[in-house]
Amino acid sequence: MTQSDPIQAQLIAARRNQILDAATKVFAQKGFHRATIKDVAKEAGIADGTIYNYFENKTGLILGLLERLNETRNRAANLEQVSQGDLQEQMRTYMAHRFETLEAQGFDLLQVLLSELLVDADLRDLYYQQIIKPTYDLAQTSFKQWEDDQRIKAIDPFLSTRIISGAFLGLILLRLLGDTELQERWHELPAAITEIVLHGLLPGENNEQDANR
Amino acid sequence: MTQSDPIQAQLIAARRNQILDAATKVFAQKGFHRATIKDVAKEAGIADGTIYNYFENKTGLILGLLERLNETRNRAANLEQVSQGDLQEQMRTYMAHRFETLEAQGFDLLQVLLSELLVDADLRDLYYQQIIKPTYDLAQTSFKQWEDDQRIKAIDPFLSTRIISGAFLGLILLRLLGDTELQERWHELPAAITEIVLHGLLPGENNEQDANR
Amino acid sequence: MTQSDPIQAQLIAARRNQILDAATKVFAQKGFHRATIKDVAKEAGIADGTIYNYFENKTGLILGLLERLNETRNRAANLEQVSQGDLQEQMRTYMAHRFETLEAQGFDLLQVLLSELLVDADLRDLYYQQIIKPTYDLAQTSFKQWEDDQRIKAIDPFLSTRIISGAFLGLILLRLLGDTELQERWHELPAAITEIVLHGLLPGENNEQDANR
Amino acid sequence: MTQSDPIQAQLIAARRNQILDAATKVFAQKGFHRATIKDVAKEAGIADGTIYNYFENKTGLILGLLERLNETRNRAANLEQVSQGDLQEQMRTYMAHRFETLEAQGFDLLQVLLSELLVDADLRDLYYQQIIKPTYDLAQTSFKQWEDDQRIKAIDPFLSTRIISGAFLGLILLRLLGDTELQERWHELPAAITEIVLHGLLPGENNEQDANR
DNA sequence: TATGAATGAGCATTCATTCAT
DNA sequence: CATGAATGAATGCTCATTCAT
Repeated sequence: MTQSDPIQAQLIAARRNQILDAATKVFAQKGFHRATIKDVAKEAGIADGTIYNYFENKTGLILGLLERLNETRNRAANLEQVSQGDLQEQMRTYMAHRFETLEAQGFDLLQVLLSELLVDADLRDLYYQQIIKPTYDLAQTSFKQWEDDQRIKAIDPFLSTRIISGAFLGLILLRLLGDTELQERWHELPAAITEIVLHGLLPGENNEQDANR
Repeated sequence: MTQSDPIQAQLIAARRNQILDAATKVFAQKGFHRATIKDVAKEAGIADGTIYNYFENKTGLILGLLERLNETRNRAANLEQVSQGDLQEQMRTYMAHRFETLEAQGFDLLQVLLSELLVDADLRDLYYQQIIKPTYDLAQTSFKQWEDDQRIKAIDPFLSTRIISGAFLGLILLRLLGDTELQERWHELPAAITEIVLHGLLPGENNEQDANR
Repeated sequence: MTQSDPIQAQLIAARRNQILDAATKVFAQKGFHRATIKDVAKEAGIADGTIYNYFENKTGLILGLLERLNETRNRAANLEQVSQGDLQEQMRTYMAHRFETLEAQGFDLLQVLLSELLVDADLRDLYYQQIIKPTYDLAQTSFKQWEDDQRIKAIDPFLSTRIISGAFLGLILLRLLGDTELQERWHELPAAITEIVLHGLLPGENNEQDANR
Repeated sequence: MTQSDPIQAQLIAARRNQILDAATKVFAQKGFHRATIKDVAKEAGIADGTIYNYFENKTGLILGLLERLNETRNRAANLEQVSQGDLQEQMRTYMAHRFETLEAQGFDLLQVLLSELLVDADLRDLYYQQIIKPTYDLAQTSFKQWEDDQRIKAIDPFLSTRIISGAFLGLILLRLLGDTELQERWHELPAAITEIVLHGLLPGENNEQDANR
């Protein structure tokens, strides 16, 4: 009936974001289950019922958060440029970038989503298909390429991908679980991970100096 | 009222375990929040009210589960013998053992606990102090020792510990999040992790063949 | 504010009818309580709020439907001509006509209205005064006339009226309650009712053949 | 766990009846939809939640009421004895008895149930199958018997049954709809119905005087 | 101690109604 | 007048917890 689809769409998107922002904040403080719709509405400065004009139900808020995460990630992925320099430099940059992206998302959000993902199988599948799988596939492709170029050893790319992204994910989890010391040295991680992953812990020739050469 | 301490204590412990077993099963199936006390009681074959004779409240069940996990871990740690062989062999054995211990606990339980930990700050602190921190400290001590013995390079033991246990934790999380392929190749992980962590991905002398020798 | 009475009035009446048509359809499908204003508005192709320009509130829609029913009935009553023929013929024709009128109204609508009437005392009184009472009075007058003319026996006209219109109403109710067989033989009812009411079930001289003579 | 099934069953039945009594009262006053569970609980002198220990949900209360109606009816049917005397006497007694049974149930209850039946198709089917249909079948059998015995004319038993029970039902509906005069003369109905149904309205030999003799 | 019926606070969700545009 | 987003009161239902037996 009313004209101006695009303006309408913008208003709707704005309202959705307003609600999701509030949800992020409230869920992070209280956890998804303990937080009430009233809490979220109050935080957003709107009425309870309004939320239901923009989201199917409470779970819809989680879906909305996942969507936003997905969009942000995709946008980030598009911007991601092949970094210059040698492999170690590339990897370090890549890791640093990934960590930054996450930092921008807010660890609170991750905490909430992760907690729900662990509990809700449907959500888990959705997240796995939409976010984890694509990330893997990309990483795995890079690994194969490096392997083909003989820049890295011929180790199983599947397992390597899992192990490295696992380390990544695990460090985040450790931080979420309250490792404050880790938090303080967060910025040192990209270099440290890269160092270990590329050269290993054993003493010998594959040391950093060599690699940088 | 309570005479006969030892027998009483055993009965109480037995009942607590009976309830916790039921809780483990039910929480694993439905998740902590969706599971009701009635569910747990039914599974344990007792009345709802009886649970409250052994646990403060529903959260008490989680605490009880964490406690048991802690005990199991401690017992496992005590049994853990310094494995024979070279460093790689030792590490591989250690990893395999840790994975086995986890496997025995049941991933379902882990899923539930993790989900609650992420949401409940008090629980998180408790878990961090009781389980994560001690594990770190132990691992970090080993690292320092190896470093002193010059069996590994002098990389920051703090970060190394975090990265490796992070990888460990992260891989579990990936599996919990639904990576079925990873699940199928689960037994290959100890060797793969050890290989990467010790020798790195770069081609060179520290290669697997040497290490296996 | 409101100039141009006649045109305005027509527009208003048209819109009211448009809304009531939609309400009839929606209420018939979902029942009054399950149907929402949004449903009615959507069916009418207008906005929710618009309905409130033409009706006080949701109950106002029921009142509006009753009003229309009333008007239709009055119009029908005015058109109702004293049918020719003997008493049985007259009665049969009258009954058939009444059934037809109802049929035209739609049984669904009746179902909805009846359900609300049973629940809402105010509505009930209104309906009783506006529709049921007048119908009675009319019928009762006819009965008295027939009685005076000695065309029927001198039985209490009050009770006779109630019993016969009760039979009428009851048959409708039976149909509304799901008697599909009755529905299939619906057209046979006027004759059957008339036969029983005039001649009775006992075997004897007052049989149909005689009466038709 | 606890012994004494029969006592348990009695307690449960008592509590159910207590709740249904309260529901009858409250629903009759406010109507099913306007009445809240809280209302019913308050009337029954129990907590809201307790209702849900005995009934699935709010609709379950209606089902419970129907069940009780059904049981009462069955019990009444079993007690129903073939009355002595001529056909008119029998019919009059039967009608009077049916009216009494209804009166005992309380018209309020009927009002509530009828209203819901009209709106809820599932409930309607249930009621039709459980109560209306059996009643019909019984009545229709009697009709056929009388017909075979040539005590009544050979009119279609199907339609006759519907018309007479329709009259019955319709009179109740008229009363429910607020016909207070009818209410006052309620006790005269059995005789009046019987008179009309057996002898008809036409003057002639099958007249009341004969029948009453 | 064990029981499980009773409790009632708590919450997601609906939807009639309003009102700024 | 028409719109439809916003409102928020209202309510069915859940379930952790209590306590009389």
